[in-house]
Amino acid sequence: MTSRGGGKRTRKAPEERRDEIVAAAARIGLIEGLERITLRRVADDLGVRSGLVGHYFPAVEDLVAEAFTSAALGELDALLPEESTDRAPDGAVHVLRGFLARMSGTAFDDVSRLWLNARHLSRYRPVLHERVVRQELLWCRRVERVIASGVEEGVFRCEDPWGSAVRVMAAIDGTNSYTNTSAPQRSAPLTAMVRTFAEVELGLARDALLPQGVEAAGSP
Amino acid sequence: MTSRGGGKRTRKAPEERRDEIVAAAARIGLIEGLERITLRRVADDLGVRSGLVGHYFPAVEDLVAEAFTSAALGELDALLPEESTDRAPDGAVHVLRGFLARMSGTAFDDVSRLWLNARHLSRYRPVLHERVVRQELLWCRRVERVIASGVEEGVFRCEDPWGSAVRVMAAIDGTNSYTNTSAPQRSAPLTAMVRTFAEVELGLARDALLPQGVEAAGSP
DNA sequence: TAAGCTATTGGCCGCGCGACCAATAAGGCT
DNA sequence: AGCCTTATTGGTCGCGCGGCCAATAGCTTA
Repeated sequence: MTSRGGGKRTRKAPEERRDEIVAAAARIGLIEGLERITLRRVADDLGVRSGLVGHYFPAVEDLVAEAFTSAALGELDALLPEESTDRAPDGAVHVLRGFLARMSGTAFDDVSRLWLNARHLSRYRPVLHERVVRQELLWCRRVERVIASGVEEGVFRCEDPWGSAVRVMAAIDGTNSYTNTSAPQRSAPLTAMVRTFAEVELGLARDALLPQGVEAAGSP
Repeated sequence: MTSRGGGKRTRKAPEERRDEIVAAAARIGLIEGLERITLRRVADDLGVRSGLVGHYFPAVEDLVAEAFTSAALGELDALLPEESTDRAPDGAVHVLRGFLARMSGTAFDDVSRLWLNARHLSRYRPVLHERVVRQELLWCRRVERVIASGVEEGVFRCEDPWGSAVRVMAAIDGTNSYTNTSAPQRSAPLTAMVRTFAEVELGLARDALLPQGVEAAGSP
């Protein structure tokens, strides 16, 4: 990336440099795994010396925690933007349908891997642990808002939006448990599981959450 | 454990020593995590020099993989013994009920952590990866047999025992995703999730899988 | 009892890691 | 213009790791 052959130094404002470091670390964590975030690795990506990264993050665990938060937040905004959760013009069904479709596709495998990674690493890293719990609740809360707005619209039948949000996320996390260890025997039974579960949980008609407008297609 | 102050050597038959090493590694992996399995750590537990462990496992990854397999197999036998899956005397409902109860309790948190650990580590370790997939399918197959025998008994209504087994395991893995990052807000909505899901999946009456004989208690 | 096989030791190597620190130079200030 | 703050360098330290190997000593066999 940033070619640094000679000795020319680039001096940046502390805040800008800090953001740069977090962004690089987040990218590494998301793509290669959180344990690949090391002072030297991040420094290499930025074309600086490792001591500089250590200067901004005296304890590497803090960098890892911050990187995870940044990555998770970014991905949440890509999967379920906050603007879409309140009084969505297309309706809550549309929003939820999109979320499930995006989450199930292989395009967001990196996200599933990140969560698996973070939840395991939380076992050893207290700082990360705290951030992971916070993000888990944030994701649930955003789903909860979609559900709640669907209830207001009258399209969802659900007594406890928070409980439903938690359970739908658990179903998602369950199927995503296998991103690193996929087996062909398991894919078929799981393809529709989350969607079906969500439909039951929210009192929707069968296939109501099928992507696009395919609902009426294959069931004559 | 094995006190080794002086220089006395204990020479054992290769196979016995090998088993000893795997058992020690499995214990470490289950309790402290798979990444804590190192030549030195295992050697210390056995009161032996690290070179010896390296002699039996020239590549550490093979030891980790074997340790995981041993631990996972042992836990499966504790949670759902193979003998209980075929023509169970107490019936499939009883067997499944027991499995779900054991799996949900905090007594088997180590097992949940182990799975989380193994699934994440599979990302980097090919040998482990292969073992993890194999174990996942083994666990599913054992659950499938319980379901199939329940169908034979006529107590389960289920078109695809394998598919149901896979989905029930996914629901279990979903709720177990949070063993390292538990949050009080999430516990209540999740307590009955797996059980309820399994009841729907197998066409059982509501609360049919409640532990013990509490089924008829709170619903007059 | 003596010999031979081999399980076991003890020690070494290079690696990447986090962490520390004095020296240096970039860029805003007067 | 020169100064002065501080972002950045470049290097060092100790650690635990996996891997390797010659020497040693325990058990079995002849």
